[in-house]
Amino acid sequence: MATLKQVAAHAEVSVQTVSNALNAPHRLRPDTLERVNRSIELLNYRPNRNARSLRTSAVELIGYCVPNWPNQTHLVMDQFLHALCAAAERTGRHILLFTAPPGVDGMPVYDDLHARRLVDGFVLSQTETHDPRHGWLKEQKIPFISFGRVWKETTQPGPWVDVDGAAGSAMAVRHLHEAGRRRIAFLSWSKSSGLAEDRLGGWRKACKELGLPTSGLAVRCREDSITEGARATAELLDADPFLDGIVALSDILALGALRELGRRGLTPGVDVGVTGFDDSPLADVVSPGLTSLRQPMDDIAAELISILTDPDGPPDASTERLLHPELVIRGSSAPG
Amino acid sequence: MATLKQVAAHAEVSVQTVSNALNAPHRLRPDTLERVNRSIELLNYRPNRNARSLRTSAVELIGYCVPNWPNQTHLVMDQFLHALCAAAERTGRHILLFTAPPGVDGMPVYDDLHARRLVDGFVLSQTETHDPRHGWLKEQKIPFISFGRVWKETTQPGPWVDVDGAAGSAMAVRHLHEAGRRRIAFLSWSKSSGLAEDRLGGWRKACKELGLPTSGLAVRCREDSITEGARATAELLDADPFLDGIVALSDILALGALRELGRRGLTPGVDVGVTGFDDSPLADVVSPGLTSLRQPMDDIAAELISILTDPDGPPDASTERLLHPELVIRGSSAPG
DNA sequence: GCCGATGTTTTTAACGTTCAAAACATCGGT
DNA sequence: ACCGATGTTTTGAACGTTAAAAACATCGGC
Repeated sequence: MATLKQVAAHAEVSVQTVSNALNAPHRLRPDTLERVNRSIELLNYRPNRNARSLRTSAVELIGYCVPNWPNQTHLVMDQFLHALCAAAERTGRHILLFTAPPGVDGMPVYDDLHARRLVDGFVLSQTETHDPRHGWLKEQKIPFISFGRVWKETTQPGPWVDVDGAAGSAMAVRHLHEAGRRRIAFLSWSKSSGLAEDRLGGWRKACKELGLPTSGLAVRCREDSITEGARATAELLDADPFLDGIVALSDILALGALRELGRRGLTPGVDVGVTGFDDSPLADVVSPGLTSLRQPMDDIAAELISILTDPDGPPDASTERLLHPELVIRGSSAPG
Repeated sequence: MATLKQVAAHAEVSVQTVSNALNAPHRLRPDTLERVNRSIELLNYRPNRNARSLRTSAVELIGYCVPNWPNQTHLVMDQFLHALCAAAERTGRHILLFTAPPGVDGMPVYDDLHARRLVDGFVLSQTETHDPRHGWLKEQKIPFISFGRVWKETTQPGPWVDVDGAAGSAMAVRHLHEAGRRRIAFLSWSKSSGLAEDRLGGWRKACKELGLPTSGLAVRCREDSITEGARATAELLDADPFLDGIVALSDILALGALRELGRRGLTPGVDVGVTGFDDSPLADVVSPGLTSLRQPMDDIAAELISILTDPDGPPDASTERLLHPELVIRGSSAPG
């Protein structure tokens, strides 16, 4: 593989002139530039990333920790990763994957990756309540951006991009209301989940605005499973036979709702409208298709990378971006 | 962050002596080694990966293309990625993610990543029938290892690690047979899928060995969806009311089978035993749990990395490793 | 013709490791 | 005391880029 030196010899200029042709072509006389570019092309020159990184101290790699929590589904992770990679590539960067223990035990891994110049910074996701990574990275002055807020914190310990769960729930409520539903329930998680509280709040607010009842219509599921979604739906239907709408906090819970409706001979989209969250692969493969709130992965990724790679310097801790989900309407809420 | 030079000054030795302390400690007198190690620790020295890579021409990064095919589920990709990262890390390497168009159009991306010394080699997955990547990388003498064979090729164009789908299907058949099932069907895909043909062959072989019928008991699904799985199961049950076992080529199809059984008032694990493949998150969240064939992700990843990073040189094109899946038994085939 | 300003190209050094050769120190045999 | 062999440490250069300073070329005004 040709080096700058070989290209320079071929074009009969100095190494610096070839480097200028690549990085500051305006410095060169047109005829010199043309001659150098021809040599670059003829020799199929490709810049060596290591050499450049050594001199500039920028490796153009962004670290991302691949999650592996037991009993957790990551049904849309491939979409997120693809969007993240594509966004990083558009800025000439790439994503370096790594593993780390959760919580504070993982900090040495982040530290080592940055100290050894394997990455310039990090994209965080799967944020937990009281997630320690953000504060730690901020303290170490290691650049990062978070996909997701750190819930239950008085102040955010770093810049983040997130999807507006509350707005999403509200959107789902309005959609069901427009379809004629008047008693709309919400399938939630434990109170300790900030994300759940956020989405529950959106459901409540929208019902209030539309003059719909909320009392006794929100049920907490102990875990994110189809079984729990079905159980919660049974509980709701037993207590309220006139229930005609369900907004679920996740696609998994929504599938549980669909399961229970099926068991009771109720038709989704006709007797009861059902919506989920995440627009995972499940939403498309169930019958009828599940109406679900899609997270705008391409926009999320673009924002994350844009904030992290801002040429004006490391992202400000107060940077926040809330993006809107998109409601993908399928048969579970509106037969067609 | 301290450099070798600073550590050397602190320990009052040459830079090379510090490098030797790290990489060839046997060369040093014990007291010199101790003094140098103390300085390394005191100054919290961390080697700069770029400098080393520039000198050695090895970047210790392995490229992996994050798949993004429309209408394809990657339900276990997070497990695979985690296992791959962990295996790579155990050898001091990391995974660099990238995107590329499918087929031959993606080759320039692979070429560029290797030419620019961003990666040392690649792990390939999601192998298609007549996948062009393998032959191309082999021709370019770029190191790679494939998770999955290239189906329908007379000779394999490169080293691979794969899971024995045929053995998996056979395992599932035997399991159902042991549970008393005697008319066991197989839910497959299109004939053009080599993977499907392989698994179908395993089902057929095991049935033959056990003296079980196979005629009319294999059905092809047009796509990997719950709907198609349900449709195919309906077709099977209509034609054969005595059917008492179903081996599905994937968890998605198996879920379709469970759906259809539910519709007919048949109890999985009691009336009909059902198994799937991949042991995806779905297998655990449906009720009853789905018996499924789990791919040994940790073993797969360990083999992939071991072959790719063999110190004896680039992997031989004839290297092949077939690993056995594990049948995870849940309620869909054996109530408990 | 000279000189200051500007444009263009080259020269020098740096980044931080590793590799290989050289230098130095030590030891045992003569 | 000398010398060859071996152990230990140092020296010099290399990897391939980029950054900054220096050198060279050109031009217009005086």
